Parts: sequence; C-alpha cells; structure tokens
Amino acid sequence: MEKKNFRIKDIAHASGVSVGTVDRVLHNRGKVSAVALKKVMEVLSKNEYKPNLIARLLGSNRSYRIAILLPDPDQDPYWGIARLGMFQAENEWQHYNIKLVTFPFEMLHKHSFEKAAAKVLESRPDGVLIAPIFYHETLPFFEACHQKKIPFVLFNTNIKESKALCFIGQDLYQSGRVAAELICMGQSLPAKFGVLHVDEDLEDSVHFLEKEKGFKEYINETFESKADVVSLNRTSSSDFSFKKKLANLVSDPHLKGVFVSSSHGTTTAATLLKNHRKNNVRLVGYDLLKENTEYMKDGIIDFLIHQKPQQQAFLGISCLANYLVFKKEAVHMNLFPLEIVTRQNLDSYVKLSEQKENGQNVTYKPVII
Amino acid sequence: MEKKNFRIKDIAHASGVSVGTVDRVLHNRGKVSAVALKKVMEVLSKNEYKPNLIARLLGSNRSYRIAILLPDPDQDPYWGIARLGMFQAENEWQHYNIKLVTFPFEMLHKHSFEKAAAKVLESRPDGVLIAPIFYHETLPFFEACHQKKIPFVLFNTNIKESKALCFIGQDLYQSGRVAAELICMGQSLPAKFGVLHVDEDLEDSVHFLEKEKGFKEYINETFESKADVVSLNRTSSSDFSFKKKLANLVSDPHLKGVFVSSSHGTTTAATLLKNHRKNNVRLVGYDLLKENTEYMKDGIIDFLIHQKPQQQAFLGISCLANYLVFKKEAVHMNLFPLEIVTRQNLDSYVKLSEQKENGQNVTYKPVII
DNA sequence: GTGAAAGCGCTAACAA
DNA sequence: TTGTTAGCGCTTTCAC
Repeated sequence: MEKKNFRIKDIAHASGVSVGTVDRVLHNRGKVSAVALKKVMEVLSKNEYKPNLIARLLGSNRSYRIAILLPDPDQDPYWGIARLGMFQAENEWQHYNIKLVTFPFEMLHKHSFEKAAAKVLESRPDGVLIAPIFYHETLPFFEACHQKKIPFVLFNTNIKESKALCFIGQDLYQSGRVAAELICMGQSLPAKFGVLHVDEDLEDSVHFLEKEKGFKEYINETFESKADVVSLNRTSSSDFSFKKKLANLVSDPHLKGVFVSSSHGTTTAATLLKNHRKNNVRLVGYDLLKENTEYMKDGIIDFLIHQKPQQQAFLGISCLANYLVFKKEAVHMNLFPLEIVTRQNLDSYVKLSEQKENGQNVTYKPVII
Repeated sequence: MEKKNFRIKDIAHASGVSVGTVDRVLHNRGKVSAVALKKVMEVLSKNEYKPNLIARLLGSNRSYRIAILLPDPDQDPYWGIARLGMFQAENEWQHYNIKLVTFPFEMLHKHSFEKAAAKVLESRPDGVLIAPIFYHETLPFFEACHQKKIPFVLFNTNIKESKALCFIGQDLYQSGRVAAELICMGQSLPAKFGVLHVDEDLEDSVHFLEKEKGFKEYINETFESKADVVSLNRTSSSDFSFKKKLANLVSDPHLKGVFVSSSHGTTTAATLLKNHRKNNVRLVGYDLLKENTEYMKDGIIDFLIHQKPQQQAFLGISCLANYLVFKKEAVHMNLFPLEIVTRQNLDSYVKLSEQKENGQNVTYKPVII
C-alpha cells in the first residue's frame, strides 16, 4: 500500500543510465545522447515521477535575494503595514534561504524612484517586488528586468503590458462600487455624495480615479443620475480652496455620504468631519489603520474597505519565493476580495491581526486562507 | 556577512562531543552524561542555533496520518466545501508526508458519530481534525486522545475544556450581531424581524442559538427593544406549522428583514421567500454556496456572511501538520473574520475561489493571508 | 553513554 | 556524453 515514492535513482535503474543523466534529462541541462534521452523519457512516461522538493532544496544549497521596490514606509502608514507583511514572509521563508533587500523611494518623487530602481538592478537580485506607481518611469525598469531575466511581481498598481510574474492587488473600480453600495443602502433622493482625495498625486495615479469612477457609476445607476456627486481633491494640508469646498459640502442638507479614496486620507477626513457628523451622513474609507478603527468605534467612520496591505505584501513575497524555490508559476492576477468592515465585525478583524503580530500565527510553512 | 548557519556539526565541534550527543541533548533523548550535557549547553547558550527544518524533515523520513472526523459531506454542502479545503491542504503538504484519512458520520445521529470516533481511535492516527457537534458524546473521545497523546484540532464548534491543540471557527454570537447590523442599517420603527433555523438540531447545537442571541441583542440595543423579533424553526421539509408561521411573518407589513442561521438554510429560505420579496425586507444568510450567490445576484439575498469553510478546513489541517512536522504550537483560538458579502463585492470573492479551484493558486508552500 | 557511519533524495562538480 | 561521488544538515542505528 504505502508505495514508496519513485525516485531519481529508480528512474536511473529502470532506464539503465546513471542518476546524473536522469538529472540532466529532467532539467534539460543538455549533454544527453538521443538514445539515453529516449530511454529515460520512456520510463518517465510510464511512471509518474514527483520530485521531492524538500530534498531538492537541501541538495542545491542555494539562496535567493528579493529586492523590494516600494514607497518609503515612513511617508504613509499603508506602506508601513505592507512592510510588516513582507518581513513576516521573510521569516516564514527563512528556511528556504530567501533574503529581502529593501529599496524605498519617495512616493511623490519620480526621480527618487528612478534612483532606487537603478540600485535594484545594480544589486542583481533574483526577484523583485515592485509598486509601479509611476507608469512611464517604470517601463524601462521592466525592460531591464526582462533582459536580465529577473522575475518581478507587481504590487498594488497593475501594468498589464509589463509581463510580470503576477499582479497582486484589488479591483479598484469595483472597490469604488462597493463603497457606493454601502453609502447608498437604505438612502433615498434627494441625495448628495462626496468623494475625497487627500494628498494624492492624481495626475500620475489611475489608482484613485478608478475608485472614483466605480463609485460614481454605481450611484448613477442606483439613483438614475438624479443624485449629486462632487469630487474634492486636497493637494496639501494647507489647501485653502479645499477647506472651503469641504465646508460647503458638509453644510449641504442633502449630503448622505462621503467616500475617501485612501487609507491615510480616511483618517484625515474623519478628523476633519468629526464635528460635522449628522445622523444619516455615512463615511466610507479604507483600511484598518489604528486611527481608522478608533474613528469607527467612535461612530465617525461607518465602513472601511480592507485592502489588506500586509497580506498582499506577504503573498507578493510568497509568489516570488515559490517561483524561485519551487519553480512554481503564480496566478497572474491575484485580486484580493473587497472586504467590508463594520462596527460589528471590526473586532473579528482586529483580533486576528493582533494574533498575527504577536507572531503566534507564524507558521514555518505558511498557509493560504 | 553571509554568515553560514550554525549547524549541529558546529555545536559538536565547539563542545568537543559528537553530533550524536548533540542530537541527544537537543531532543533530550536521554543517555547523556552530566559533563557532556554541560559542555553542549554552554555552547548552545553562546551561539544561537536554528535547526534546519528542511534537513530535519529529509533526515527523519517519517510520515503522518491525520484522521478527519467530520459530518458526511453528502448531507450538507457546507461540509462538502470544508472537505475541499482539507484535500487542498493535503495536496499542499504532500511533500511533508502528511496523509488524510476520513471518517464521516451522520450529522443528526449521535450513534453514527460514536462509531466513527471509535474507528478513528482504532486507526491510531497521528492527529485528528474533529467537529464536535455532539457535546456529550465527544468528551470521552477527547479523553482517549489525551491518553494516547493524539493531538486534535476542533473545528466549527468550540469545547473549551477539551484542551485541544486549537479551535478554528468564528465568533457565533458576534456573527449574529453582524447579521443584525446589516439588517438594521437605515431601517426605522415600527419594525419586525425574523430568525429562521432550517432543519437544524437545535437541541444539541449551541451553534445556531448563539447566532440568534447575538442577532436579537443587537436589534434590541438598536431599537431599544421596540422592534419585534420572531424566531422560526423548521424541523423538516414537511413541517406544516412552520409553513404557516412563515406565511404569517412574510405578510406582516412591518417585516424589515429575515436572518437565516445556516448556509443550506439560506438557500431554502431564499427559495421559499423568492415570491414574497418586498423592497425593504432584507435577507441575510450564510456562505457562498452556488445557489446562494445566484439568489444574491437575483436580488433575493442581500447579505451573506462568509464562514469560509474551505479556508477553515485548510487551516485546520495546516495547524496539525505544522504541529506534527515542525513541532509548532498553533494559536489556540483561531477565529476567522466575519466577512460580509454583498452584490458589489461578491465577484471579488467568487473569482478568487474559482482560481483556487483551478488549482492555479496551489502553492508548494502554503501561505497565510 | 558515546561516536561513527549510513542513510533521506537530490544537486553539482569532476573524472572518465 | 556519461557515471561516480561528495556533499546539503539532520536522524537513527549500531557497535563499542
């Protein structure tokens, strides 16, 4: 019953060649005569051979370096959380000799990105995790990676023509629709809604505009274009015209809800709106930043869409690691579900992440949920 | 820089003993003289030793059998989905020599459970995954496991005094509160709500009653006990008194929402209510069964709380496997987040699970999200 | 009690 | 182009 696994040695024996030759065939490392090849292939076609990856790993005693090309985590808590996930992944993969090297760049400066990207190439990594937030500046980097045969995983922003190993993120358009659905539920005309972008570089980032598009389209479908949707964009914390427009929006008696397009923006908006809350004005934003969960408990924020930066980053590293260590191709589009957090399920999310932070749930062999 | 890892061989060398002795110390397999012990301990305290788990695995060429003691998947789709997750886990862990042996029992028959449990013990497994839905009948089984030092993981129903390796499930009380929150959102008095239990053995299962409790308490808090909540319990598909009560409930003009406490019950309820839907009556149920997602798209079901049976089962196996293979203790309470599925985020969930089913996302080394 | 040595299955260097 | 062999780090058996 407990059929012993079919090993390389068995293949060699069955086909009358040596393990060396079998190995060469299995990995087409060349230097195999046609006749030997044929014999081995024949045996291979008759018996199912599953390589023992554990042994493979131990035998080829090599290690891998993954370069991390993401925005500086000090400039935005979102990236800080993502970084947590990466290091967690590094920890999980430590026995497989995976090492991370980080190359942070400044979120709003293309030049800083280009410098970091150049350094990444210079370091000749075995793989790259990258958030390609600057479209034009990223293309030559991808080109270089292809030439050097360095696999890379896209994070957060998808660039389809990049031919990346995979993309990890969410459907942003749909994310906006979810926000709209939550804001509209049980509401009726006349209605006005606001979309807030806080300190984003909208020029360069389709990210936030995609969300807005989904948001608006859902609202128009639901209220047959009879609801008013205004979009406000704060360019800096001293943006005076924004303040005026926001005050204007908040004072509108028909205002039913406000949607903020980023996680840190959600915190800012909640702070600004704290004193203006009216009963039926809903605030929908992103992510379980500490401040956001507190504002939710205080009743300021009604819904948070969870982007799971930590888990996304974890998966990003894992995709690369699986590819490098096990030659395992990843799913090309890895879209995370759009998880909805409310006051009543908030705890079930927060407690979970606390467990993770305590390292209690750190497995030697990580697990997909 | 690339400091080579500190190996058993190094410890042996540094402390002037053989690798055999070091191994005996590390695993206290006894038969070590005080003086040898001291020397090794000294070296160990000065250098951090991280065993190479990969090598360990290859060296000790052993395999593990995990017994699965869950309800027959043919009797309830929930358990069918759970089974999927288990086999997925088995696949992921195949290189670590983990084998699953299933012992299904009938959901409504204690005796069937007892027979299956006896068979499990007889098979002398290395670990057990169990859904202890019959409280009294399970206790002696736990006792036996302790005596035989067989670790077990609780699934779905928690029994605190069992001293299990871990419990995997959700906070049921809070689950009911989430359902109530969703049903109440934007609603106003006068209001009536229904709780439906379909074909459950309420006698034996705190499971469904916990959900109902959370549901009722939230509603009473929200409407200051001025809303009416009725609980209906169908005992069989031919339960006539249930049909009458349900017709009664549905015809009530103040009915604002109905909550169903199980996944298959949600399907049944949706079928029954299909023709009775009124605009502001919300239907909240459980899980992404095919039928449920279709009823959601059709507008019959408004919210589904995702219990993630597949992922829970996957994690259950992984907890055991990690414990057996890596001696890694699990988090004792592994409560899954209470995920809310709506029409707008449904696709982001369904697409994901399709990827998984296609096996595209099957990693050699599974990953926690 | 202890150490030496033979695996585990695969890789990779080297000699033929 | 091939076969042989010495690892990878740990476990486990078996003499001493």
